[in-house]
Amino acid sequence: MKRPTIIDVARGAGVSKSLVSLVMRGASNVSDEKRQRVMTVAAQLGYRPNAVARSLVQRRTSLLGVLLSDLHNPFFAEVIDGIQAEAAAYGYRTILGTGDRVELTEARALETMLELRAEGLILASPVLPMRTIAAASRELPTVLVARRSRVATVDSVTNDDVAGASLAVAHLAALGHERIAHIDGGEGAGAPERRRGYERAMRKHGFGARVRIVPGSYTEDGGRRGVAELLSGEMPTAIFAANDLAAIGTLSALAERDVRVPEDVSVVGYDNTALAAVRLIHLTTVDQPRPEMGRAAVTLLLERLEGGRRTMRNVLMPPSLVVRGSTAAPRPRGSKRSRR
Amino acid sequence: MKRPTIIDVARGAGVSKSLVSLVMRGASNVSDEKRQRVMTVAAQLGYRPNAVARSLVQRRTSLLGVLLSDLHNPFFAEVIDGIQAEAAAYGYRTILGTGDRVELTEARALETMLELRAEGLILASPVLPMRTIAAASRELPTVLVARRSRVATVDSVTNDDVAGASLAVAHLAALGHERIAHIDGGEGAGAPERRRGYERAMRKHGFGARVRIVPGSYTEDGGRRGVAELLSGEMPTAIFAANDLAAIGTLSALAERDVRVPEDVSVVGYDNTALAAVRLIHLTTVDQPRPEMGRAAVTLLLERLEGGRRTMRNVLMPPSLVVRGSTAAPRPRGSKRSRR
DNA sequence: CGCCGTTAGTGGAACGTTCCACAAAATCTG
DNA sequence: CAGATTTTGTGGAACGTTCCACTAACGGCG
Repeated sequence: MKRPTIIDVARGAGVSKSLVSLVMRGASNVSDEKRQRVMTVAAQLGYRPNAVARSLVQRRTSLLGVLLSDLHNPFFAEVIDGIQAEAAAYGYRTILGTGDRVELTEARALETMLELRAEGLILASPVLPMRTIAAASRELPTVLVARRSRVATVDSVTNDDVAGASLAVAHLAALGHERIAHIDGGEGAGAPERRRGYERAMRKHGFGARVRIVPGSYTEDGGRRGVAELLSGEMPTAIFAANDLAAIGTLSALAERDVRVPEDVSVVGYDNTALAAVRLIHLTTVDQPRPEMGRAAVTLLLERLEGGRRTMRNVLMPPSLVVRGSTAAPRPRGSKRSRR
Repeated sequence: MKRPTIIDVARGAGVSKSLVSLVMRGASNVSDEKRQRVMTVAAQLGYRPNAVARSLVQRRTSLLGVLLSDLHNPFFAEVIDGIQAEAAAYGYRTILGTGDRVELTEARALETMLELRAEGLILASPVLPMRTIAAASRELPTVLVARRSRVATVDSVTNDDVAGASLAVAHLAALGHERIAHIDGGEGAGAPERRRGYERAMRKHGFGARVRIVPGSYTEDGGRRGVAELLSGEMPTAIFAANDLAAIGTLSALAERDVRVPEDVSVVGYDNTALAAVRLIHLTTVDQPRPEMGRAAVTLLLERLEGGRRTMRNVLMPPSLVVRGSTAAPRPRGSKRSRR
């Protein structure tokens, strides 16, 4: 039950293989009669062009390799939506690989893509060392998503974490909050920028003296620990957590202590994950334009691939605020904190 | 800056291309001296075998195509973990495609995999019509994950929804619940089986007369609507929702009505998504062995690919119960329901 | 020392396409 | 209606590997 080749079709239709090739690719200058004949024979035989052979002779695969550090992070699902849409629009296909945040696994996935002769590479928040990435970028255009590039051959698309943090602080300030604390994200990607953005915004609103940062991480537990730490001092009226997961940890730690949200304390997260939208959580948070980031990544690739660009570009996407139920105006000064 | 080929390496090392090929594939009968020479030249040139050319001549790609209906569903992330681990163990690589639950997009992704000459196909909960799937299965081994197959050429791996529903009911019954209602999943995959399992288990525990099923769906809103419906009759002491999302909708609808969980009502979900584990939600739920399902899918493929099996196999994986905080013994009969 | 069996290495065919230069047929042009 | 031009179609080379049949070299053995 061998697969039919272009030769089988040619024989069946009584034409040359070149003509079949032409028909399959939708060339214009072939007579309707032969086109018909080829098409019917192809359908009969169940012929399907062999992309492997085509890639070999054309010396191009039209394949974009997308390496995900971690499929479990829903963040990337939407980035990929954007990548696929844009890639398809330009006639590229994408192949996905994952690395589970393990360097060796990622390296193997990367190797696979190079052997498969992907024409461009999108690395979404990889744990791979920059050395490896730089090496890959010498073979094919490479763009980093959600990780900043410092190498001239590697582009990047990130969200403007500083601006996002400002958005969060500005929202809280507009509601009337002054004692706004930040539970930071430790070593997490973008965490230092978010911290910096928080500090800067606090100063800009004249709350420079109120800056209060407690250590945390991009996990539920990070949020919980942050709350524990905050309780050791004067409780703020609002908390800006480094990401949604930490914000949810914050929420649950507050609930355990009978602190009401948003009545007693307002909470803002970052990332706008699906979690944040769940009614039970209903978290005000900063959204990253994920599909647009995916599209931008493809655009950067195409600029190098087809436009011949050779200089580095780091695209910074503007985040936006999504207001839900976890933020409100602070209780008027001196009003009793009620327990439920 | 053309990519070096095997010929370039051969020339550089002063050997034949066949020898280079042998070395690259780690053949045993080649002298240490030449092996060394070839290796160094290859490294110098940055030579990397071209998988495209290799696939063409070998007439095999060692590629398994994995089509995800929807990347956003974290369920699949773990299935893929299993798939990749198992595939790698047997020397196969996986390429992922997604279809966003849109038939046309899925069909295109499928087409890509066929043209790329993937050797086996794993379709995770596709929306593709069975006709299309059956057609693909005539070209290469095909297995469905989380969707039952009724075609002899297509295998499947599903979780035993009937057993899972039984688990949920048994857990609640063991806690002392008798008035256990079910919010169903409508047309969702596995929903009819879960409903059936619920009914069967209720009868088995002698609660046949207490069976109460209200229509819902696999969404938060489905759960909310279910609760609204349940309120129109006598409130049950426990609710088994068709999946986690519906359970979370149930939770939030109950919270809005000041019904406490688990004190007043116990709630059980299905799927054990990441959502269920969030402290704030802390849902008792039925877990599907996702990575094992992925591994099983690969095994089924390999049985056909390398073992020559030609008969259909439908693998049914046993679910398990994960007890968290949303279930407890019912209030003793007649005790006042307290408001908080 | 001649023969044999093994080991190390080679050259060319093959994989299924596209590309290119060219040929044949059809159409136009004056 | 002859020549020029366009349209339609063709055969063979090429893509970068692996596979296969084969040879050369080498050591062992009687």
